[in-house]
Amino acid sequence: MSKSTKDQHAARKAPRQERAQVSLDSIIEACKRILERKGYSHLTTNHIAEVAGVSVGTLYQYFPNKETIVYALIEDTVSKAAVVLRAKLLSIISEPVEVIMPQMIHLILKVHREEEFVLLHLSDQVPQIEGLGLELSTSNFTFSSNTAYLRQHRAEFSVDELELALFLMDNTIMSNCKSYLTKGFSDITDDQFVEQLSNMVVKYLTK
Amino acid sequence: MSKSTKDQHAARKAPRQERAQVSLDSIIEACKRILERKGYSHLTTNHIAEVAGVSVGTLYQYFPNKETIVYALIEDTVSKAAVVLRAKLLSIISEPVEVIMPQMIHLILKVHREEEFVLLHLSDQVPQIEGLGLELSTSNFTFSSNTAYLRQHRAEFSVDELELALFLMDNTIMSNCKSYLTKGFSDITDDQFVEQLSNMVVKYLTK
Amino acid sequence: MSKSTKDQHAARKAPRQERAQVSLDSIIEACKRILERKGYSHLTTNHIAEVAGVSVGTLYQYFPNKETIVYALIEDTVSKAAVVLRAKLLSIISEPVEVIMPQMIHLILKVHREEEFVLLHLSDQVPQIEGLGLELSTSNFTFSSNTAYLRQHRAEFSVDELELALFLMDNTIMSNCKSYLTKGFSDITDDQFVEQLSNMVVKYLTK
Amino acid sequence: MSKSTKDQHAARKAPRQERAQVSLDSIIEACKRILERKGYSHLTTNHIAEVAGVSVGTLYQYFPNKETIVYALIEDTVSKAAVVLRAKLLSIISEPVEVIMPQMIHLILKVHREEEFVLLHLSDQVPQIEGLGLELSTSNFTFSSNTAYLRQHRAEFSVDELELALFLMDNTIMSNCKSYLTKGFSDITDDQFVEQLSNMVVKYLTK
DNA sequence: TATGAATGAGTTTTCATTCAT
DNA sequence: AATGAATGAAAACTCATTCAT
Repeated sequence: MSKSTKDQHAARKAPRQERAQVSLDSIIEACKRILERKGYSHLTTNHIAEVAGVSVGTLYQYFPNKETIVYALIEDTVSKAAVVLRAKLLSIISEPVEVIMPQMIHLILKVHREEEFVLLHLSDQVPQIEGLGLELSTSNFTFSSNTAYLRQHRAEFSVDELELALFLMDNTIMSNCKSYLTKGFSDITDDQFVEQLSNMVVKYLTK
Repeated sequence: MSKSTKDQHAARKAPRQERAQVSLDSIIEACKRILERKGYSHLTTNHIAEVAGVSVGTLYQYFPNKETIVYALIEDTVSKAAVVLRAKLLSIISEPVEVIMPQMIHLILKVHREEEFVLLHLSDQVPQIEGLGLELSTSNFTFSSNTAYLRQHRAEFSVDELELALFLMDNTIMSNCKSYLTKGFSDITDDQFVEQLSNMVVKYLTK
Repeated sequence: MSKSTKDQHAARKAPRQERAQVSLDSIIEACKRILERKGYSHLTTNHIAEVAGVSVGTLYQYFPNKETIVYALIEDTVSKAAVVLRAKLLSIISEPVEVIMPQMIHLILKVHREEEFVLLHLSDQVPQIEGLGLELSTSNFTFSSNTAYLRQHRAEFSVDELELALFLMDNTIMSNCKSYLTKGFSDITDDQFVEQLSNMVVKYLTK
Repeated sequence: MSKSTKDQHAARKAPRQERAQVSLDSIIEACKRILERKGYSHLTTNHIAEVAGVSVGTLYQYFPNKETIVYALIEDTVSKAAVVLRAKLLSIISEPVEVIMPQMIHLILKVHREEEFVLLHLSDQVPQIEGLGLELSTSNFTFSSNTAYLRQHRAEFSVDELELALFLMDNTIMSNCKSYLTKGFSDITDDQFVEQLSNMVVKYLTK
């Protein structure tokens, strides 16, 4: 799974034997489990190793330090989510914006709910590792990063500063989705939320 | 031992004497300085005390634990910013939304730039203290929290779900401002940004 | 005791309260005990602290790392020995070289025997700390470093290259004393050894 | 576990095949390279294996533990040096002492310079392996160990205690050569140094 | 024979917090 | 109120060595 992910951040050592891959996966999995149950402040390398069923030494064979493990977890999760979102976008890309938007937002909610912990709550627990930007979560989902999308819909857009407009769109969608899920409204349905958010963005872009 | 000190947040002891206030201020100031220069991971109580020019003992006279100091710093900064924003809002509250909005967004940018570190970067460094949400930063600025605003402009709003609409508005404004400042666009002016963001929100609210 | 020693090597924190001095001394003492009984490879900071009857934290309050403690031990011991040797040299400095030499060598042997462990065996156990010259042991004893000695006896010396001659003298005396003590001859008496060594050096110097 | 592996020193397994000899050599060579560049404290078996281009497993096929590798390095170097010195001594053994001495000292300097790191600096880095004296370096060069030398020159020597005299001679020559090279005088030539040292020893021996 | 993944005891070091003075 | 020495649990990380393949 984690073979083809970017390895800029993490000097994750590539495993050559299969049991190595098993170790590596179980470490990331253990990391996630502990994070969910105890929180970042209780995450220790010894504990991860223990839960993963490997020795600390093994852990350090694959990850130079604790942060790297958390990063790997985030990276893996975000990458998978991004794949799902991109696939969806491609499949409906010829539709008009007002059709695309609600569907994508619905999917964004779904995807975030499935990995609620990593995608919604983890970033609050992990202090940004110094000197290493964590632009993962948001930027990987974005519409704007998907140039195909741009090419197809430019005609519909009324705004001038395309770059800025797309920035606002991405940001607005992602941050509102996250806040909505985090806040946990009880008296508002997903449909209502999606309609309104979609509404706001589409109105902005198209007229 | 350090695990059993929860829910004492904000248990800042009220200083009775003048020199006490001086100590208190210098502690918060020292905390901020260290955070800016070295980052959260280098923030130690001993170091804070040293920079503040007091002894650790004194520090613990005023703050029950390290987190409380950071909280005090955030609280102070956020409160001051909120005061500025509320004052401005009140002063132009009778104007139409499309007049209010750009002015407020400009001010939000200004206020964030003045306390860039605390308002923009600190939250990335401080792992959310367990069990206590840090909803300070955003929620205190919001329009929606300002009921006066609501009362005056309800008529202009076309949307139905007022609660939801206001949530979206707040969130959209704040998160886009923060991202804009953090991202540091070089080819986009404040005016352009403010116009677009304002545009998006006003359009959404008013028709 | 350790107040006035050079503190170039060691960021030994100066103790302000008296109990601090007690802690400091007991740490160095504990270090010596462990070194004598178990050897350098069994010297751990936790063990030192335990034997010293203080906490590790206290130990690290005074010494930035393990090496520094060993250095402090060596420094203290060498300094004391140097004081004894210099005093003796001064007291007999007007005697001719062939009188001075045997007496000094005898004293060098005595002094080394009294602190046999630190002065003879410790340097073999402590890997030279990288980047920090440990010129202590030898250079502090030297005749040549004692300029008073030079001034008084220059006339007696037949050699030309005074600097070189004194280097050879120092080195020859110290290294032979150490080897003699380390090797532990059983069939040779101190007097024999001292006579021969003294002989060699005096002959060389005086023609 | 790592404590119970004593007294296996020099248990270097004899290589039977040619590629085995290659591995063995490359291990020792790698050990030397790391020692020179990083120092003893950075010498790890895993690193040696890596630099040598073999696996740790292979390394442990030839050497029972880390120390043994360092020993092998020293032994090899010292042996080779000793061969050179003995050959020279034999070739000039019928000359009078005052002819032999300067030539031998010159050669000792040369030989040490050629393997400066191992012969001069390594002993400072490697903490004496417990329980096994490292008398290699010095003792193997010595004149006195060369009984042929003794037999031929006994007549010239004026000193009584021959054993002691030879001990002093050896020690004086070796330790002064090492100090001279280590100290790195800038204003003294080899010739001056050799003349003086030779002078001292010859005078002593011959009356 | 060679490989390299796995081990885990053992070290150093940090730092929030306490408390005697 | 202030001081600062002392505490010690707790964490990260290392590395010689083993052993299944």
